[in-house]
Amino acid sequence: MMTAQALYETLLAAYGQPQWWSDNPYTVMVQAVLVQNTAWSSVLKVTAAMEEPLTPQRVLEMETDALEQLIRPCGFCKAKAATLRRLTAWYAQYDCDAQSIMHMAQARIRRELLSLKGIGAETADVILVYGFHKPSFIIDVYTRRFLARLGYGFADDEAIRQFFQRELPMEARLYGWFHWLILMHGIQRCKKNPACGGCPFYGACHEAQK
DNA sequence: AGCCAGGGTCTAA
DNA sequence: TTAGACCATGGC
Repeated sequence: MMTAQALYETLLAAYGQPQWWSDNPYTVMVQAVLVQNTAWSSVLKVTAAMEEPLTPQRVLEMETDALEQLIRPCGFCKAKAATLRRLTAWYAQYDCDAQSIMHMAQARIRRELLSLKGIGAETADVILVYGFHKPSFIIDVYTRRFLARLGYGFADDEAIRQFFQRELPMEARLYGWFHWLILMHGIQRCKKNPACGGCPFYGACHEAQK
């Protein structure tokens, strides 16, 4: 089994410098909700097509029906509109000031995010890492498939979290980059080619998905 | 036509 | 505690 560092180095060498989700914390929050079980292209369709970017104030003051229609192409629009409202109300509790939230303990921020209906572990960790620069490793379906193909037999997400957080420096930047690289790998190489021919892990990548 | 896309909640066993 | 149903839409 490769170490977490070795996995990262291999991905980095193959795919190059990873991107950051967004430097705007609220953009991260909104897009993290919209992308739930939804194609990224649909998220762009909604967020990139707006004349004015979605602000906390707009989300809180807009009519429910208008908000639902706005995000409609992303699917689950009623549920996601309500989740966006709850998440934004939470953000407004801290005056929509990311800096003040970043001063809070990581465990507290995560607990508060998870208490919001519609925000699960993955979405909370995306917001923690990319929005507030807190090292909470993001585990999504790509991460699970990635490790499973390489033969790691983790029992659950908690075991995966332990693996990464024990071996890696606790740096949000690194966690965000790692997540991005796993995503690139999953999308570009292993989607239509489960055998991973030509992928940076060669024959180590085995087993069908899931 | 059917399956999947950077999930989460609720219920039944 | 875990598996399955359900939620909505768009692209291929």
